[in-house]
Amino acid sequence: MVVHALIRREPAGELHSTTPTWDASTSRVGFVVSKAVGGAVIRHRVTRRLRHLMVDRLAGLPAGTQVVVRALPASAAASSAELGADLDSALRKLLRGSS
RNA sequence: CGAGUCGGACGGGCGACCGCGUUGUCGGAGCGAUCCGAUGCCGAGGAAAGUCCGGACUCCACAGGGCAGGGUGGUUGCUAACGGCAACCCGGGGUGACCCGCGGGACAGUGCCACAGAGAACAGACCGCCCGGUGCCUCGUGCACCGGGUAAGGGUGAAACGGCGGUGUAAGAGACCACCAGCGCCCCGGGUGACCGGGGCGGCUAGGUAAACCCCACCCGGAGCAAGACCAAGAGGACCGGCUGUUGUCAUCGGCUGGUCUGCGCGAGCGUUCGAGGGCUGCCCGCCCGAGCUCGCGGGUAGGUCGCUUGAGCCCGUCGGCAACGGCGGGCCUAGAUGGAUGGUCGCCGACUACAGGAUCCGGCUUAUAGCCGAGUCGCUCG
RNA sequence: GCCCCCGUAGCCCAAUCGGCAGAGGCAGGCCCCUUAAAAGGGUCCAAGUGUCGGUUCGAGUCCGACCGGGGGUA
Repeated sequence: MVVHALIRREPAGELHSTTPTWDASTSRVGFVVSKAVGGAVIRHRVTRRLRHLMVDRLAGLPAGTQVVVRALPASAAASSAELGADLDSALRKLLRGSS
């Protein structure tokens, strides 16, 4: 999988000229699971697993972080434990690079 | 035991914990919309799929005349409707259970039938066969040429104008005869009907293609829930009609009321009685409206509520019907999301988990599908 | 979700009314031209028409069902 994160470092007003329409202190996560992963049943299963896995990891992120998780075709065959391990390593790498 | 056919109102079950969506109740916060917490009910399919048909629903349209366009195609029924379903008929396949069929019309008309072949659609003499004439010679009733007869045979083709036997003949031919196949008409019997069974007569033979145009019968307005309605952004503006006040009347202006249309800026083109464009959801005539219409570029908004799930609904019983289905009685409430809810862990049974996820809702069709269950059929073997 | 459109050589694309099964261009191989290359000329190769079934004597074309791709729509 590929994980992008926009980690808030400055006050929201200086991030961009666009003022966010959501509460800047809450984190947001989006998932991208394309048709290349599989049919509707497989894509939904991958998204559900990722969603529940991310809920447990939100506490470890800085407030206001925006995350996009893109699932690659191999994630269709992966178990929840494998997806969780991938997520952990990707997030660890991102947090280390930002600090 | 093996092979094959059809059907299934089969498509993992039970339990525990954490988490998610709708919603009821209770408690709390807030003027309120609403939010937070606790707890309870419910929470994807037989195909939810493909989007191939048919409806419900919503908006638009709905003086008249004419012409198109699309669909269906045995019969009788069922149904809200259908291209669906049931039963039956006909044709074809299979030893059989059973399966398959776009299954009306080719004397209403038109078109097409390549190549091959002598000839391909009121058929046709290439080789043959037969008769006559002429010529030649090795005189055989031989050969060549000319004229005619002939559709039995050869060969070509997807298809060559019925099959077989006989009479007949110079050779032949439905020319004639018997039987058979096929066509048309009539009569009798059965069936609601498609059609079936039997008998008689006739002329003696008619090619295929309508998933080619077409003819016949029946059906069909257009778009689609991203339909559409309301609120907000944004607030009005334009037009039409009715009533009414001032006035003698009209015009003008004001008030009330009903309806229709419309988001902004810039540029270009066409047009304003020599009429653009629009409406009568295909086109023409005809009628009506008529001063704007079309295109390109740029930026803006893409929030909320409803539609949204009680429905031609499901289950049980009973009655009618061969059946599809329908009537009556009783019972039940069974997802409603809007970036879009089902995941994780564990125990037992079963066994290694098929195809696969709602998006307005139903009735079908088609396609995908591990495994399981049931009912017929055929063959072999044993008792 | 709903509504449309399209599939022919490696690529782009023709094929009239259904008729010998398929034109052309680019690319590729070989030859000629040139000292050599490019350009040019000649020649060859490459499809069985997305798949399956049906109608027909005969299907790229007509009909049906699937498969794949593209577009539009608040």
